[in-house]
Amino acid sequence: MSQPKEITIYDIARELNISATTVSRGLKGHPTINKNTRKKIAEKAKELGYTPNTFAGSLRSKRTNTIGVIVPRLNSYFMSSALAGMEHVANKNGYNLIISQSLEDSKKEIENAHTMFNRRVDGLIVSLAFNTENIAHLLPFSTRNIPVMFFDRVYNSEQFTGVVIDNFAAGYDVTRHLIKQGCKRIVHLAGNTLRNVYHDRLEGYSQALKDHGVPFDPHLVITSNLSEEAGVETAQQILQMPQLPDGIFSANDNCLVYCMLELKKAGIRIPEDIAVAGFNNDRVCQIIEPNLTSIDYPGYAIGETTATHLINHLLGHTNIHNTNTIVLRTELVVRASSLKRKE
Amino acid sequence: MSQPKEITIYDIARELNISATTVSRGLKGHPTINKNTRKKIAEKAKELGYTPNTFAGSLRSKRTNTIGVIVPRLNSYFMSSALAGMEHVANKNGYNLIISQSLEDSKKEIENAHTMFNRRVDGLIVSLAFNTENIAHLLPFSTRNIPVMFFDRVYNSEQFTGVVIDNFAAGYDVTRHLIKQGCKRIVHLAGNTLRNVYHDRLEGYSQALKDHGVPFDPHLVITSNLSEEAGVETAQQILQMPQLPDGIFSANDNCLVYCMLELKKAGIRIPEDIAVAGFNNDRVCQIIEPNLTSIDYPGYAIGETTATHLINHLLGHTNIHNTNTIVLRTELVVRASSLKRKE
DNA sequence: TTGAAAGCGCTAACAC
DNA sequence: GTGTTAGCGCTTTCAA
Repeated sequence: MSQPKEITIYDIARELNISATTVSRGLKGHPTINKNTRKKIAEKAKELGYTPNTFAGSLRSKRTNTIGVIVPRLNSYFMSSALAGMEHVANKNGYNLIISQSLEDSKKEIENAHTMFNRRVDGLIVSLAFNTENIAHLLPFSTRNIPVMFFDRVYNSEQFTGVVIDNFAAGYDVTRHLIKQGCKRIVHLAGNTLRNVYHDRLEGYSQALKDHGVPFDPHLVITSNLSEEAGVETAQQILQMPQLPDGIFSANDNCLVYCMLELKKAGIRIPEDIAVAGFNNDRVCQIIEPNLTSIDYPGYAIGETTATHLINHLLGHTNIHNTNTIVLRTELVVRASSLKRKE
Repeated sequence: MSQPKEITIYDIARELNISATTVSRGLKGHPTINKNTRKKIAEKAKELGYTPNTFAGSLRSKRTNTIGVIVPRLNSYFMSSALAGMEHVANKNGYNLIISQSLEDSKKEIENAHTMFNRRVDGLIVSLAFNTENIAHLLPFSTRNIPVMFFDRVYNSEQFTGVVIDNFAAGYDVTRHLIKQGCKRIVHLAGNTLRNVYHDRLEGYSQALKDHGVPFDPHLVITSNLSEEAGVETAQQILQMPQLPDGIFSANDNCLVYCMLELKKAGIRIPEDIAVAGFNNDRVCQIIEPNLTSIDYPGYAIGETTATHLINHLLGHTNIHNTNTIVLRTELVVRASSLKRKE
């Protein structure tokens, strides 16, 4: 069980009769070190099986090459794509990701933020939990000049940069599309409006109704956590409405898909009876029948963009504090689920 | 831009006129420290805004409370579920996860393993890339007594523990089920048989055929990377067979779903013309029509189990080296896609 | 182009 | 219960 002693730069230094400083520099490819010396160091390091100890370096240099990521959950299509994008960029630049999930719980998010702080991450990427009301837990990072970036679920704040899509415009587009298909009573499946994404989608929905002379009926806005179960329940709720709606715009695909299945079971025809459209362009959109109209929400790209900006800031290439928000392009992908009229 | 100086235990010690050691112990809740002193330390720490520096401690104590995870990709339903399970267990026990993806490339997997080693993770969890042929890159971990665990895509080795399902049995069950439905020509969509999971599923398929007097026809085994594109291509390949098969057993759902869509487009009726069954019990199984028969493969549970065992070992509660393999239960979930006969 | 010295913040070992 | 001492492995001055 006893650990074989760790090989350090001192071991290399001793064997080569040079100083540890030189070894350190040699291994780092410092330009002032003689080529020959550098080669000898590299060889000896290999011979002795030397492996650098990241910690020791971090302790001294105060850089950890680590980026903390806090997300609500990591097992959704959108989120795992975003993380994949971040990991790709990070890895390419010599950074590692410490990933933790808040499980949609603000308390856990706060704890996780502390952990990240204690681990002295070089930067932090956050997508907020459903119920996070303020960002006091992120202020210590600002104080220490550790950059924090939001993505997707951002907090409206001057001091942090966020990567988002234009949720208002997207919500508007979907709703307008449904109206153009002849829908007059459009249900909106909304999420917690504390979060920008759901708030803005709802606003876009309302505005589109208004602009097209369709009255806004608060009974048609069904708020939930947008889970699969919520999808089923929502369907039951819809089926019990005195007058059935003729359209549904859901703030995510996942919930809508389960809602659709339930509606179909009840004999509702989609899109003839109810035209539906979702949000995210999840993979299921192309699998469910009828194929689902949705807003393409590029998770991987959002992850890449967020990580790229953060790392560029860390490397001093750009300054993130000049940027308040980065808005990525989205697209309404029209499929059969919403096509009442041939276009 | 200048960093405010870091508050250390020395600052607390000085203000309280006690030693740094006492502060360290106090903060850790060491039992030998006077309750009163402990309280004073906690208060002062809070007052000064002290935050422990994980590194410094790690450097000394040689424990990092970090677990490295290397997976092929992190954006699949199975994988993100597994990671979610691991993160949950880890977080609960005060560990953090450093996650990286090999992108199915052995070279990158090796690099990632080095990084994890340099970061001095306390333990490592790996699911192998498609083309990894040996595990030389993991041996340094053994040498240093850093536990390594595999999950899903394991390596057959005496020295490492793996968490898997019985892929042979599962493959056997699916195939038998198709045979019982009257299938005589069953295509198998196989993955790279270098990986245990695909190898064993194929073996199970073969054995089931043999046991039930159905001849094994190598032309019916189509090997690919099981991607979505491969699904489409496979469908085309099937459609061009001189004699159509009457069953398909795919080594994953994802590929099969795209294959199904393509077959349906060509007018093939499922299950009447071809009965199909997949593997993983992805969420799409309940969404595609007809609903897909599959093997329930509990990603979250596998993640939890793997992390739990690793952490129990790290905490000295159990010794992982006594366990070679942990096999989780799976279940054949029969749905409409394979039901030629009413059962 | 190289080296000596100091110290990052913490904890283990031992002493009292 | 508490303190002293030393040192984890590295990098950063500063000096040569």
